[in-house]
Amino acid sequence: MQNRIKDLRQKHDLTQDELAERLEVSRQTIISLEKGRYNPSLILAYKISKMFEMQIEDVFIFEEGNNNG
Amino acid sequence: MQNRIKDLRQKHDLTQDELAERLEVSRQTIISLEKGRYNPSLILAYKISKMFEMQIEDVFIFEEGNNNG
DNA sequence: CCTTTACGTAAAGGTTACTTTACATTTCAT
DNA sequence: ATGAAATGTAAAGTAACCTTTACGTAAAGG
Repeated sequence: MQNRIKDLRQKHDLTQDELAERLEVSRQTIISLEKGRYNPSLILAYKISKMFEMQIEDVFIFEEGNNNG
Repeated sequence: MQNRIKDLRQKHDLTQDELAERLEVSRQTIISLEKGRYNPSLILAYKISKMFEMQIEDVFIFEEGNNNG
């Protein structure tokens, strides 16, 4: 499972630390997420997507090629 | 966090057992989910939504009143 | 009554998300 | 070179997801 967190974070001019604070998670969580090290909880995925004003399926990519048909 | 799993499952004429098998999780997981006992992983939330051909935000309701627009 | 099917609870255990702390590297500025 | 800001890794601990097993209830049918 891939995600666009790093890309979106940079486009919004946020550091990992800032994003972590806004999401109320640790910086490690952001790092691990950006590195694709795990499958977040739905609530965290939702908070991230909401922060970037996007749908969950547009931030997290589950399958190659298509996810939002 | 609320969700429409029970409603959707019944509309698709599935038992908890059948849904659990299709999702490759235990029946307990379905029961707990339907009862709102926890916050699933993103991947499970995705699989559930996909099974009902819906967006995650249309199956899981995060805030009262509005979630999609 | 007895069995089967579907739904529900409870509790113990494994796995993994997430935290916390510590330390290393790179980049930017002085 | 020195210092601060940003990113990264590693490791140990806590919290939560999810499984497994066991048991209880209610409805449908023989």
